[in-house]
Amino acid sequence: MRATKGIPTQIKNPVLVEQRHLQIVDAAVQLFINQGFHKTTTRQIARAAGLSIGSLYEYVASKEDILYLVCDAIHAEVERGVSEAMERAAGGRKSLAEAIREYFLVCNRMSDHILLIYQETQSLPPQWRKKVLENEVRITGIFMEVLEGLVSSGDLPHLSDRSMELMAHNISVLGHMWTFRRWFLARHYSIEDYIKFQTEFILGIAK
Amino acid sequence: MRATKGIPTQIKNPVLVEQRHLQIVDAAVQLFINQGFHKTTTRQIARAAGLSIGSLYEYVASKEDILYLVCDAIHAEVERGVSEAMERAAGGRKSLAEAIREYFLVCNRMSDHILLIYQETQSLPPQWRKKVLENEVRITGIFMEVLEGLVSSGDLPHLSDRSMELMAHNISVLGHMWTFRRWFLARHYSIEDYIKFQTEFILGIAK
DNA sequence: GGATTGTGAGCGAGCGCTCGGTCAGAATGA
DNA sequence: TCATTCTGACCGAGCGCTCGCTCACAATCC
Repeated sequence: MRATKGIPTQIKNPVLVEQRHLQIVDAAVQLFINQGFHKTTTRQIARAAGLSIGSLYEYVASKEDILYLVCDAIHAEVERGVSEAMERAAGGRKSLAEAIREYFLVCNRMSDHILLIYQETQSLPPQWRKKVLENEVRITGIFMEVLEGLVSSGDLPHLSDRSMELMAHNISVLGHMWTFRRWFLARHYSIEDYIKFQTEFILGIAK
Repeated sequence: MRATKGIPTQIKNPVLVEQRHLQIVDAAVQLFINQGFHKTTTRQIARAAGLSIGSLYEYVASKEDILYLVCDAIHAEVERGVSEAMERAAGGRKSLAEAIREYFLVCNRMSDHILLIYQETQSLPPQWRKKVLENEVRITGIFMEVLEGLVSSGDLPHLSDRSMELMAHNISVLGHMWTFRRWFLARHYSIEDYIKFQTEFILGIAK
């Protein structure tokens, strides 16, 4: 019984496992977004991934495993997007606004995926829910680093560690807000409007 | 086929319907919070409500109906809590901080319930999801009114309608954030800490 | 005694998951 | 090189079971 990313598997060839996991995740993400986790059947996932139901269970021990793979892949993509954006926006006076902008654009692009995590994390078995929440903390941590950098370079007035931490969480969540209030916000604001207003709001305390 | 709150019913006596609906909601809320909507069975709900499974379906046409009753009851209680708090905090210079404080305390008290709405609204049939989202807008509207009052009385600098609207949403969501990031935040902040920091944050732009 | 409300055994669609089996191709042997 | 053996990815019918919902009947009320 092998295991990649902690998922137990019957298959011996690890590169095959990785490839199949990719197929499974790609198929499952779309189904979960459209129908939700509970209303999606393992047979649907298998079919969409181009596998038989039997083969599916060679690569995965339970339906929850698939949800974990999906959540993990989403977080990995968000983190990649955010990290890249932070590098691009690094340094300088206006860089917090720039960082917020890039992050919010990631949220806009991955709206459905982020929403999925909000809705289905609870369906994960405890040990994997824990891992998913750790991912969330790590992504928030990126904003912490940006804020620390700006404070220590004098581009931002001094803030206590705790209010900086909370500010990092606020930025995270205000990005998510665009995803889970999209049904309202998108009727009144473009993403550019939203970025503009929220940047003013966030920079209020830091001006 | 009668209907209370849009829920079709077999029972003719409307006060009985109301009473039974109350029993059902009280039972279901706890079960949904502890196990989630999908993992809770109608039989569990019936038993916890002190009804037979047959009777349950005299008062409700589907399991989704129960979820709707639950969501609606939660929103009603939140709205009641918020409205009362707003009255208590009405008028005066410091009243926005006071309003935020009271609202965040409501969120703290109803943490599990608010989280439930975030997680399970998607499981509602479209026409009821719509109603639940309208409730959310209405509650946010209360903050709009508070902000408008403060601006027009000169207690707050002038803000455009749109940034005032977004600010109302931000206050709503930052309250919710305490519920859905509680697993992290509560390890680092008391609710009073949280209120203090977030009030500073929100008032930043308005100072 | 008719109308209303309550009951719970029963139904059957549908679910996650298993497991005996197939077969292409790699490994082995002479 | 060809025959034999072994490997392991792949398959899908079907098992065991759950769960939302129904309905024929009983109890209760006025």
